[in-house]
Formats: sequence, structure tokens, C-alpha cells
Amino acid sequence: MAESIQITLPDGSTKAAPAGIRVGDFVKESIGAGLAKAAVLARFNGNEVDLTRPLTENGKLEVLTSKTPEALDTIRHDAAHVVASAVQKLFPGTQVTIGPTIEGGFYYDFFRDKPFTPEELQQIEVEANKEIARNLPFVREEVSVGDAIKLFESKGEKFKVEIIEDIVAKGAKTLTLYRHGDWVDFCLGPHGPSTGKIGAIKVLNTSGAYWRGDHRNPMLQRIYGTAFFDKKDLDAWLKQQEEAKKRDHRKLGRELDLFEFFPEAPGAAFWSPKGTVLYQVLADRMRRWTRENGYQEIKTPLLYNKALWEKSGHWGKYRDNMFLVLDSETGEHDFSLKPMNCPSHHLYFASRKHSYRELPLRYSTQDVLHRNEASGSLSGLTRVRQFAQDDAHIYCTEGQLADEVKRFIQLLDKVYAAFGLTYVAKFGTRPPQRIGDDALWDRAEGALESALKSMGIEYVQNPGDGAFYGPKLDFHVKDSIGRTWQLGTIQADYNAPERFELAYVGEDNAEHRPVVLHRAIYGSFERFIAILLEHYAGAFPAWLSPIQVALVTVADRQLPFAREVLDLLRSRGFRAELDERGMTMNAKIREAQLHKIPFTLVIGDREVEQRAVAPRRYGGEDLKSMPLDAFLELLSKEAATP
RNA sequence: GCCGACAUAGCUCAGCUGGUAGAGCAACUGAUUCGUAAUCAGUAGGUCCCCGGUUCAAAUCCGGGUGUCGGCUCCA
Repeated sequence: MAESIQITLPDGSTKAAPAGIRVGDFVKESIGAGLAKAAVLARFNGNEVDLTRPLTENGKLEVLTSKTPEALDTIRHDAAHVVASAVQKLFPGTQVTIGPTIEGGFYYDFFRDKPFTPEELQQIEVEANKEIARNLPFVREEVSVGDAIKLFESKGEKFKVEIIEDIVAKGAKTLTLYRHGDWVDFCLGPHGPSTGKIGAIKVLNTSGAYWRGDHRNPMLQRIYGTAFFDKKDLDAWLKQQEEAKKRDHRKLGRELDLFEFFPEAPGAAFWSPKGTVLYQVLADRMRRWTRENGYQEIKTPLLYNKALWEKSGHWGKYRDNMFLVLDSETGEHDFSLKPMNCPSHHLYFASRKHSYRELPLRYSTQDVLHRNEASGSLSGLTRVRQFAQDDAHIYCTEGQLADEVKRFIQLLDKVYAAFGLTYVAKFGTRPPQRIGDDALWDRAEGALESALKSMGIEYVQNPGDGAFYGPKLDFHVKDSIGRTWQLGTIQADYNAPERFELAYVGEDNAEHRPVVLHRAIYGSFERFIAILLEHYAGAFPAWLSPIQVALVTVADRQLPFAREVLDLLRSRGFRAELDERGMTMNAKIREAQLHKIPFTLVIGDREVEQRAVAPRRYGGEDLKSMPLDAFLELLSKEAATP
């Protein structure tokens, strides 16, 4: 007679079951065959478990069906195994490494001497589908680490052996294997019941990836893929990916004629007249936001000699990323374009005596920066070599730190809200390599965290991601295809004040070190504009739109009045254009719509007669003829700067 | 920088296994003057990214650059 255990279900009911019963069997017998069939995995006492796991103790059981995100994640993990087994079947000698799930899918990293070709990816997908069709059960097995090492050594899986040896070093005695068919992988699980649960699999693309993410290690071949319970879901996802590509800022940038890149200046944008307007509107608005918040703008040189970079530490740590400039007198590359504004701000701050009464002192700068980023990492406007930050440095006492951080987050929150952007805050704490004692880090991290908490802002811990000189908060926003980009940031810095011997005179008439806060809200104009373009899908609100009003006449005889309206709009500070080309009205309206101009004013004989305009919004809404003054009022309201 | 893919007219793209280039849109000219997403006709436009090589012959095949794209590393 087996012992009996008590299983509590999410509705609070408790059922008895023989100890050792498998989760799947329990569900089938005590809850229902329907649920058992829909189940993919379960959560027992908080841990995700396979349906084949025996239940040996009392506890809470929650069945996770294909409706849950955990189940989707699980079959994607299943799919990663299926892809790996398919690869090893098709290409013997290929070694496996790791294959986790990621947002939207999974990847698996392989080691072999040559990369996968697109044709091979096709074969892999075909083979993976065969394994899915065979509906092979996933079988979990606990083995000793010794047996596991023997197993993978016999298979020549050097990377797996390395991973196992690592966890052995951490004290593991046993580990789990998962088999489907005759293929086996070392894996924590859980997995779905069988390969057949994967309704649809798609091998997406391939890329190189360093073993353990370290560029000194061998390069692995990564295969990306995704999986769903249903082919329909996969098709919907693929379609959505296609849609997202339409809002890619690079595509929109060309279509809306905002910026351009030339091979002659890789990683540095040319801004068109329209793009320049957008850039300037953002710059001007940020100037106002910062001025209102007690910042003072300064302008500093773009080029500095080595002395500054040695002082700041960039010469030692950051030189590979700097554009060095040859001094023709000395023949040495003793100058560099600035990659950051901080050293010049510190230099300026240190050039004069400061009283505690001046603090916090906030210097802002929007100057152009150059960083020699790795050629392969450049990407549209999101990753460039020349850009401008909405940069500022706050010099304050340690006691003012928390307040300043809070003020900053409040401002950032307000700015992002003005654009309707949602962000994720990431809290980067002390890295292993750092300066300053733990008490100092405790205080600095405490200041940042208390600011977040007092504002009720949700954030993600990013342990060890702080700078060597202090903790930081990063603010991330997603682009159209789901990649996240860091925009805003605030970093506490205890190092720079030492290096630059920054000081203020305190109440006690003695000199003290201020703390420096590096901070940016847009992050960089370039990246921010890229994100905005994708966020609005190119249809900017009127205050940002490079052209706010397009004027279209029904026939040429209305042109004199249209010119009058154009002049009036421009004299009121609005950005308007009149298209005098000999096209039809419909063609001009179409063009204005394609350019996503907020308002198109149609002017025909009726409008001339009544000194009116007939506005049409982007998207097609016809506002009907209205007096010029009425439109000016409407426009003033809608194009108002937030 | 590393792995892979790609590069043809201003833009979007055709161009099978080598036989010296084509469409649509845009531009230009002319006609048309029209009431809310493309008027018609004509004209012009290309060192097929660059440099080598193979070949009787290269947009096409090979090698090397450059740039772009997807990742990795790094980062605003």
C-alpha cells in the first residue's frame, strides 16, 4: 500500500493521491482528462516540474496549460532541443553548448568548423519537423556528475563537459539529463511531455556568438528559432515581425527624408532640412526642460590634448574608442575628439572656487561627441560614431545625492511621458572591480534605490553592472523589433572628483569633495530620434513634425490666396509648405499623407471666397472648411509644445 | 573587431546555369486646372560598390577591400 499525500489545487481544494504518482497521471485521475491533455508542465510548491515527475510529498500543484506563458517558454526550450538533435543528426561531429529561450523564441549555440548555410538551416527545420511529427516523449533522468561527464566525454562534447565541471566546482553532485528519441542533453528542465506539443517551429537565422560571451573564446554558431503551439500563432507572429519592419527608423528615415548615411562617413548621420528641424525642436525643448530645472548650459571644446584624457583616465581605459588626432608639430597623436563631456565639465568646474551655497551645480551641454565604435556594431541611428547627448553633470554634496537623483527621475519621467514612451529602469550595482570602500557604495546605492522607491518606480536589479566609479540607473526603451536600447542614465561618480581635485568650500570654511552625477534623458539625440520614429511610426505629433501643414490648391488659380495663407502660417511660427507643382490635387494630398504631415489644407474657390481653409488630418479625417482664424486656433492648440 | 548575408537608375526591385542591363515610382518637358490617397503623353537617367584575377567574353565565377544588414563583443 503506497502512502498517501495531499495535493492542494489552486481553487483551494485538496485531493489525496498515492505517493510517487506522476504529475500527469494525478491530473488525469483526480482532475480530468481534458486538463491532462492540455497540460504542458506544472508548478509544484513554486517550482516548475515536468508532467512525468513523481509527487512524493504534500504540496500545492498548479497545472500550466498551453495558454500560459510558462508553457510557451517550455515548448520553445523543447524546440531548442529538437533543433540541436536535428543538427547533430544532419551534421555529425557538431558539438552542442547551450540553448536557452529568449523573448520571442530560442537559440542554440553549436561548435563546428564552418557556419551553417541558409540551405542547411532549411534542412534543419525539415529535420526538426520530422522529430516533432514522431511525437517523442521527453524523458528526465537524474545521474551523478561523474556519469554525466563520462557520457559527454564519450560523445566528444567538450563544451558540455566544461559546463558540468563548472557546476561540479559549485558543489553539484547530481544533475539531470533530458532525452527525446536517442538524443540526450544535460539540462535543468522542465520540458513538455513530448516533441509533439510543439505545434509550429521556425528556424530563423544564424550568427556567430562567442563561447560564454567572451570575445577571447572560440566562436560558436548560433541558430535562432521560434516555436508556438499553433501554426496560426507562428504566422501571426511572423506577420507582426513584418509589420514591425515597416516602422524601422532606417526605412522611415528615408521615406520621410530625415537623415542619410554615406559610406564616406560610416556611423555619422547627415541630417536633411526636415531631420534638422526635428533635431532642433528636440534640442530646444530639452534646453527648456533643463533650464526650468536649474541647469546651466555651457559649451566646451571638441578637441583636447592628452593631458586631459590622462587626468580623466580615458587615455588608459578608453583610448581604443577615441578618435585620436595627429598634431603635425609633434608628429604624435596627442589630441583626441571628445567621446564624453565629463572631463571638460570637470575642468571647468575646477577652474574656480565653489561655495556650498552654489550646490547642486548643474552644467548641461549638447555638444557633438565621437566614439570609435566597433565597425560591426554600427546600426542606423541607434548605434553611431558621432552623436550628441543631452548631457549634464550635477555637482552636489553627498547629502544632496538622493534628492538630486529623485529630481532627475522626476524630470525624466515627465519627458518620457511627453512622448508617450514607457521605459524600464535598471539599477546597476557595484561591480567586482571598483574604487571606494563598501560604506561609500552602500551610501551611493542607497541614494539611488531610495529615489526609485520613494517615487514608486519599478526597476530591475542589474547586479554588478554599475560603473567602476559608482552605481547607476539606466532607462531602457524598446525599438520596433523588440530590441531594447538604453536612453536615459544617471550615474554617481566618486572617482572623477578625486582625479580632478574638485572641491567646494563648506559651511565650516574647509574644502570638501563634491559627488558628481552624470546624467542624460534622451541619451543621445540620434538614438532618441530613432526610437521616436519607431514609436510614432513616423507620424509625429504636430509639435515635432518637421512639416506641420501642407497646403494644396484645387487649381492654380487659388495659388495667390494659398501663398498668403502660407506666409501667415510661417509668420506665426508654424512649419508649412505649399506645393506649387503641376500635379493634381489628389496626387498632392496623397503625397502629404505619405509624408505623414499632420494637417493638409485644401484650398479651392470656396475657401478663397470665404478666406477659409479645409483641413484634413493625417489619416484622412476631413475637418471641412473653416475660417482661417479657426484653423490657426486649432493648430496652435495641437502643435503646442508639451 | 569576430561570424554570416547582402550591395544593379534618386527609391523599391527584376536580370535562369557567364554573351557588355530592365520595370514601377520619383525627376525633367509638354498637355491637363481637377474638391480630399497616384491625370495623360513623351524625355532623360546606370564605371551593375571599389580593386585585382579566371575567361574569347564577367552585373553574373574567384580573391581582396569598403559599406550596409542580422547577431556576438561593447555601448548613449
